[in-house]
Amino acid sequence: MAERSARGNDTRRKIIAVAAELFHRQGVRSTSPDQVIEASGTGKGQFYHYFKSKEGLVHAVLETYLEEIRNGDGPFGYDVESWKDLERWFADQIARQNRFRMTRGCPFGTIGNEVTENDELIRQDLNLIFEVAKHRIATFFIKEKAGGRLDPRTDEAQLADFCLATMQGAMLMGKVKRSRQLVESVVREALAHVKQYARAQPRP
Amino acid sequence: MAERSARGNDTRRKIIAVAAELFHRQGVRSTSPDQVIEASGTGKGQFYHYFKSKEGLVHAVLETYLEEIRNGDGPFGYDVESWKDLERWFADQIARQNRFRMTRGCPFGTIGNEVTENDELIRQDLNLIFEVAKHRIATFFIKEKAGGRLDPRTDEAQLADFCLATMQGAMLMGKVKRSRQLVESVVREALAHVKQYARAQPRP
Amino acid sequence: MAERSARGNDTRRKIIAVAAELFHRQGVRSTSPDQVIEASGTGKGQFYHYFKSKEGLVHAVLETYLEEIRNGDGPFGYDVESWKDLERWFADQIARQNRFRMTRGCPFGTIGNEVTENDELIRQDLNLIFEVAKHRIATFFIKEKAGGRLDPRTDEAQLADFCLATMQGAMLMGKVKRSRQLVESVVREALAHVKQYARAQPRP
Amino acid sequence: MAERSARGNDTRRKIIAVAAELFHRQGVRSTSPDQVIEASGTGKGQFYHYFKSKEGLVHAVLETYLEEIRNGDGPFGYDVESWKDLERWFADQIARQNRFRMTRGCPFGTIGNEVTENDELIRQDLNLIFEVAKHRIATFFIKEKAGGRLDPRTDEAQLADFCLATMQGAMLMGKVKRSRQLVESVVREALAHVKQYARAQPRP
DNA sequence: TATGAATGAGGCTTCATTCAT
DNA sequence: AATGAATGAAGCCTCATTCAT
Repeated sequence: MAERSARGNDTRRKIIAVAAELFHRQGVRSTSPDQVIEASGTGKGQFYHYFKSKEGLVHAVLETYLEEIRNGDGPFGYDVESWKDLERWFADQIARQNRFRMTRGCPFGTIGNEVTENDELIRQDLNLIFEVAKHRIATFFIKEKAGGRLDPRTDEAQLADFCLATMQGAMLMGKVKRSRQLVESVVREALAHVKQYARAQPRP
Repeated sequence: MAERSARGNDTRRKIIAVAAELFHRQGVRSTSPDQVIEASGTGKGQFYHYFKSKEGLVHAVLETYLEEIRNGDGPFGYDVESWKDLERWFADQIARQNRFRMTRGCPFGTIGNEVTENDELIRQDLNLIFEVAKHRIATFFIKEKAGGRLDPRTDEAQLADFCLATMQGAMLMGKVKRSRQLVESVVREALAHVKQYARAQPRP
Repeated sequence: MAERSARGNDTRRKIIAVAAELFHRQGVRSTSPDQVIEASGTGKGQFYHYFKSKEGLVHAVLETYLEEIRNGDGPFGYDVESWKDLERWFADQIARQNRFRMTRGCPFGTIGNEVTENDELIRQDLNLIFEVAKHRIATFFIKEKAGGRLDPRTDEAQLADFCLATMQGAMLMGKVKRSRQLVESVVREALAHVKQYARAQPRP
Repeated sequence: MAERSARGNDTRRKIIAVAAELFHRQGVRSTSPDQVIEASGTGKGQFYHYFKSKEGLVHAVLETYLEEIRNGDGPFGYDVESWKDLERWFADQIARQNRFRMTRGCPFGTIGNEVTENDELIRQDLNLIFEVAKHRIATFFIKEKAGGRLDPRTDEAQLADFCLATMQGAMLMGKVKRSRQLVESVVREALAHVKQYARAQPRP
């Protein structure tokens, strides 16, 4: 892809950042291009210059999230290399939700929830994000199993999905109930379950 | 209060049923009153005669769901009186999602995920639904504990919330991934975890 | 006209009273049948039973005002038989406007202002009201002239219209400026002018 | 601030002109954005691009009137520098009303009469218009008094308000009665009264 | 008389996008 | 790359009225 000018890239990034925030706060459907334009201090032309449509913007936002997860430089998906890291992964999501006074869910879940049969592109973007996130966590489980510290019968990918799904459900319910407690207790149960597999390893 | 006329009640019920379906399919935000009116074969005036606003309709839809859960007469929340019932509860949700070819999530979760800080009323409706659902499941756990068939240290309400949250997360991810498998495996893990508490009971 | 039943008449009167108040507060255009029905605690059927349309209601309201002026039993148009009475007539209008904290104008002016070329019936109702009001005041001037206490060249009807028009203008501007002072000073000038005709009478 | 593009400004001006005409003819309440859009040959989007709401349009219309009065370039408020000018000021209003076959009142009065407690912004716009108009007339009286041609006890501002209020009342009643005669006779009385102050000046 | 269900046109506003400069 | 004017469909809701019971 051709390099964009520095200034142009800034505008583009600003729009994406603002859009991500609005999508997280109020969902995609409730966020209009006008709102994004207003909040980003840009203009109509800019918006449609950088993103060919609103859907294109959603795509760009998700692409940006994906990069962050891949690079581990955003607030998501740093490396999970120990049980402590896994616990911290859960704890960080809760902390973030709590910072918004439990009024929001997971940014991906919020967008995913709005997906319908006409949003195949967006759905696949999210699919990819969840795949990469799963991979990050599964990789840890694979290492643990290889090191004999995890029940050899464990399906690592499935266990990673269990972590993600539980987190999604916990955050969704935490938002609806405005309850940090609920999220914490659900996550505690989930972690306890995952650790069963560690505990369950056969003694030598 | 006097009964509404038969005709009126029918119209109202029709609108609610149609709206519930549309909300489930495409979310609240993407569903316009006009769409509901069109699909229900009624008129604009009728809509606003029965519901003072779109929010009022959402409220009525959730109220109807709540009644169904309370009475156990809808497709949700029949009694859970045995482990088999609990398994069936999970299985039924998956079956329903599967009937829609994994294109939809949980009706409550779909609405809940769209809630923002301006939807306090709706949030509370959903809160109540989740409370009642939790109570149904927790009641089973309480009986089991009373009968000595569940670890006495179990917090029954928390365990019920864990079931609900896991189900929510599984369905949300199942929809995004269009994957029945994922939902099934997450639910399998969740059930396994819950059953730990049953297995963990002390021998006499 | 056939007598209406007592109960029916009450309902009708209630609707008229409520409508008069709403028309005065916010104008005819901004007042919907629904609002009148709601505020009067009646029903749709009642409304269209007593008044064949919204215009019919406006007509009835004006008819009622007219009766009050004719009978001198309402807050308008009691007899003017002395200069004191005339002053009190002006003062009473100001007092009424002041009771509404200068937020409203004259009830007739407010309705008259909204009249367009399609409201010929209403226009004529108002015309009649102003005619009767003029007649009341002019009658006093006629008596004064007959008694030699008023310049014989005075056109009594014109002077009465001058009183009405000045009052209308004063109240309109008083409302726009939320200023009692303005109304009072305009009325003072108007009265001073009218009294010129009294002062101007030739000495015997 | 940079100039608006010629095209844009034209559209905006067109909308304002059309709206002013409609407001004058049938009032603000009876004029819908759709009507203004239709009559101005623009589009819905344009309307809300230039005016954030219908109220915003009313504000813009009044703002435009105010400029005209201030600059003396519209059909209102040219300079009053002699008694002839004052008479012409009165006569011009009557002529304008007469051109509409006595079916309309004063453009400002028409809007002012529709003001309710929820239209504080508009009320203040009108207030300002009346203040500026008053100032124009009062300035003449002040000069006259300074030149010894007006009773030194005269309150010039009050007398100016008397002119405005009488004009307002006359036009409102003129519209309701479809009577040019009435307006003329009321204005004649008003002028006669004002001239009293001139006549009343002490002889040297 | 009385009630309130039904109707459909229309009112105000936002939406997502394209176009001209 | 940037600005903002233009477009028209659609969204949410109120209006005035009629109809059925």
